[in-house]
Amino acid sequence: MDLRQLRYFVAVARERNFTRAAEQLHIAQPPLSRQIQLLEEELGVELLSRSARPVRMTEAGRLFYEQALQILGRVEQMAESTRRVGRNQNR
Amino acid sequence: MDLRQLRYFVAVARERNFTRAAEQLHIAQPPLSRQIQLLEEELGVELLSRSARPVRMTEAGRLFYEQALQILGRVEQMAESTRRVGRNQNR
DNA sequence: TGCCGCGATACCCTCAGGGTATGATAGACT
DNA sequence: AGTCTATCATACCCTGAGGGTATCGCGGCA
Repeated sequence: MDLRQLRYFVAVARERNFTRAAEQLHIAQPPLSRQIQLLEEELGVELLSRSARPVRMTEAGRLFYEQALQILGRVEQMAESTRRVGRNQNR
Repeated sequence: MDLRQLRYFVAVARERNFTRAAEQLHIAQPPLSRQIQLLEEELGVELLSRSARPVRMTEAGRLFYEQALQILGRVEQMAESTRRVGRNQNR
């Protein structure tokens, strides 16, 4: 599992559509599908139900989505605050 | 920035020694050095001071270390709880 | 039931990440 | 100060993960 997979999943979950999510992520649809599959395999859990359209999140998917959002936010904050402290100490 | 870089940095920060950290991570020392360099470049901040041995964390490095630990913990929790929910709904 | 939109699959190619060899240097010991 | 050793950086190579294109299979609607 890596941050890229979290970002990919968040995009698909928001759009409920692999094709549009792929466009927003500036990658093609097949590699996006593959990354989501790998993520689900690693977790051993189905996060999205494709047997209905538009694609629907499972219960596990909804939980994962919320946590992924928070983690991605934390990562952003960490990067920003580190850059801030760095600029100060580098003077 | 990705989770691997966070894990790598945490290992070096703990050991204060690239060589030992690399062993624990089961990779060679040069690629570890490179990942830390890339991380520092992306942040535009020096996280470790190599001009002294044992290697010393900068102020930015200490801040980054604390946040990285928390994020890695969150990621673990997310994976676990998702697997738990998944097992229930998969019955 | 025929068509269309969309996700999965098959297959290829590139380069990021890891490996080995070696150089540069901090710091300890005499 | 000179020397030795542990350690980090640099140079260079190679492989597989991740991304691309082409195409298949199918769900859902007219």
